[in-house]
Amino acid sequence: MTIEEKIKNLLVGALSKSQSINEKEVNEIGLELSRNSNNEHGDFSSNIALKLAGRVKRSPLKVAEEISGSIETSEELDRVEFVRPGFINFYLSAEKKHGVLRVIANQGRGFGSLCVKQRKKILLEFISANPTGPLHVGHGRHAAYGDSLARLLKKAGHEVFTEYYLNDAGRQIDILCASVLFEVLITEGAALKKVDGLYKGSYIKDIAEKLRDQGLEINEKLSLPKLSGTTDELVDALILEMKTVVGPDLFAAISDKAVLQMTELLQSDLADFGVAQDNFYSEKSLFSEGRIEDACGAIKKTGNAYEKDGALWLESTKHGDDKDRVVIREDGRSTYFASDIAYHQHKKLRGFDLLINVLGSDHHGYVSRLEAGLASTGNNPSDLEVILMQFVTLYRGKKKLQMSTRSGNFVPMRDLYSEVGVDAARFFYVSRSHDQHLDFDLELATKQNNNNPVYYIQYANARIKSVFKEIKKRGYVFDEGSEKLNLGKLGLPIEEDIVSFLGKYPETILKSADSRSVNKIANYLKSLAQLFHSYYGSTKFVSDDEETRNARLLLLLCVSTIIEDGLEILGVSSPVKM
RNA sequence: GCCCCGAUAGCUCAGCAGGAUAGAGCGUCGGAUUCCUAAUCCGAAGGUCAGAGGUUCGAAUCCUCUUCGGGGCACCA
Repeated sequence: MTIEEKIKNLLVGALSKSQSINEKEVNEIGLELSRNSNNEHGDFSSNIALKLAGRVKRSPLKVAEEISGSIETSEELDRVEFVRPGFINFYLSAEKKHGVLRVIANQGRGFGSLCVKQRKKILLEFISANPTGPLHVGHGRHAAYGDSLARLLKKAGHEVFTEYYLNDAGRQIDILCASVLFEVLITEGAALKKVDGLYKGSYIKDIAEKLRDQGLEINEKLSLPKLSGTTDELVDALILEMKTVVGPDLFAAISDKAVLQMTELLQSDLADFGVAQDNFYSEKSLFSEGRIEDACGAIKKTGNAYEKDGALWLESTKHGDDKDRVVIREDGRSTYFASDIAYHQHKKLRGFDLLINVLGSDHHGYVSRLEAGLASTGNNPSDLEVILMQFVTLYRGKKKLQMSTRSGNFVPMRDLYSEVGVDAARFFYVSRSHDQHLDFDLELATKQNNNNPVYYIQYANARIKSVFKEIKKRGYVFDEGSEKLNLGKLGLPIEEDIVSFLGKYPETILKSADSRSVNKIANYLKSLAQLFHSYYGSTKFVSDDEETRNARLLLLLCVSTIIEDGLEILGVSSPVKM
C-alpha cells in the first residue's frame, strides 16, 4: 500500500465516524488527496471538508475540524492539521518522508518506471517528411518530440514501436527524379532554362554527381519543348518529356536511387540528432504487397465506398468527415489518401492497440479523414490518436526566415544542431508544449549557450559527481546501500523540499506520459536543478560529521539518479564534468 | 463561412484532471568565491493572468461570447 492509499483509508475511516456526513455524498464528490511540493502545508492535503461544507450546511473549517479530529493516529504520520479555509493537512513522519530516498537508491533508474495503469502496445509515427529534401528545423521539432515521447511512454510502462512513413511513391518523387536528371543534363552541358517548381539545393547536385560517378550518362540529344502554363503543368510536362527521353525504366531506376540516397540523408540527419526510428515504412510497398487493393476491398465490404464520375469514393462523411473523399481517381491511379487507409489498416493488422501520429498542425483537417479511413476498414477509429504539433518559426535575430522546401530556402535541422549543439537543440525543442507555437531564434540559441537551461541541469549533475569525487579523494567511504544511514540528519527546509520533490517524480512521469507532454519532464528537471543549486550554495556536503555527511550524500545520489534518468528521456547527455 | 491552436512580468515562457501569497529565465539594480565546480547562489524592482459574462465555498485553470494573432479547409503529397 502506498502512503497515499494509507492516508486515504484514514480519511475514509474518519468520515465514516461522522454522524452528519454520509458515504454517498463523499462518493459523489470523490476523495482527492494532493501532494504538496512546499512543506508549508504539510506533505499531503485534502479538500474534502471544503467540498462537503455546502452539502452539510456547515462551515468548511468546522467540518475540517471534525474530520481531522477523528483521524486515527498512525506511525507514518507526524501530525494532522486543519486550517483555513478548510484544508486538512497531513505531515509525514521524518522516517516515512525520507524513506523515498532509500527507495530511489534501491531502484536506481527504475524509480518511476512502469507506473502506467494499463500497458499498451503503441505504434508511434512521427516526422514522415517526404524524402525530397533534407529535414529542416520544423522537422527537428517533430524528431525531438517524437523520440522523447517514445522514451517517455516506454518509461511509463508502454510497449512502443516507432516508425517513419516514407512517401517514396507519387508525384513528389517524380519531381525529385526530374530535378536530379535536370541537374545531370546541365552538368553535361545542355543549355536548359531554369524551371520553377523543381527542387534545388546542393543535395540535388550531390545526388546527380553520385549518379554520374556510378556511370549514368544521357546521350540522347534532349531539347525540351517550349513549355507554357502554370508551374505545375510545366513540371508535369517536363516529367513526361524526361520519361520519354530516358525511358520509363531508367527513369524509375534513377528514382529509386534518388530516394535511396535521400533516405540515407534523412537517416543520418536523424542519427546524429540521437533519433533512430525502429522502422521506415515504404509507401511503395503498399502497392507491391497489394495493400491498396486490400484496403479498397475492405472499404467496399464494410459498405463505405461508392463509385461516382468513374472514381471510387470513400463515404467518409459517415464517420465525421466534412465531405466524401476520392480513393481511386477517374484514371485508375490511387490517391494519397488510399495509401493512408492501407497504411493504417496495416498498422492495426500488425497488432498495435494504439496508433499515435505526430502531425504538423496544418494537417488537422486530415484527422477526421484518417479516422474515417480506419473505421471504414473495420477498425475502431478511437485507436488512432493524433498529436498536432504547432509550427516552429525560425528567426535569425529579428529577421523571420521563410521556410519552403521547394524553394530551397530553409534551414536544415543539421545546421541548427551543429550550431547550438544536440543537447541544447533537443532540450529547447521539447521545453515548449507541442501545441504551442515555437519561436526559435538561432542567434539567441547560439548566444544563449551559457544561459540555456539544459546546461543548468547538466551542471547540477556534474557538481554532484564532483562532490563524490571529492569524497573519494578525502578517503571517506559512502555506502549507499547501508540501512544504517541516519536520514533523520536531513532536517533543513531545503532538504525537506528536495526530498518531497523527488517523491513527485513517478507522478510526473505518469502525468507527462498520459498527457503526451514531454515538456513537463523538462520543467521538472529545471525545478529540481534549481532546488539543488540552492542547496549547494547554502550547505556543505563534505561535512566532518559522518552521519550528516552520508545522509546528504544519499540525497545527492538520488538527485543525480533522477536528473540522469530525466535527461535521458529528453535525449540529452549527462556529462560528469563541465 | 467552417475547423484547430494561442493571448500570463519590459522580453521568452512555466503553471491549466479548479485550491491556500500567480512562478522562472533573460534584462535592470544590489550583494556572495580563505569552503565540495561562479555554466552557481542570495536579495530588490516588475502582474487588471487579453476583455466581458457564467459555474463554484474557491477560477490563470472549466463553460459561453467578444477582440487580437498563427494555421487549415484538393481526383496535391
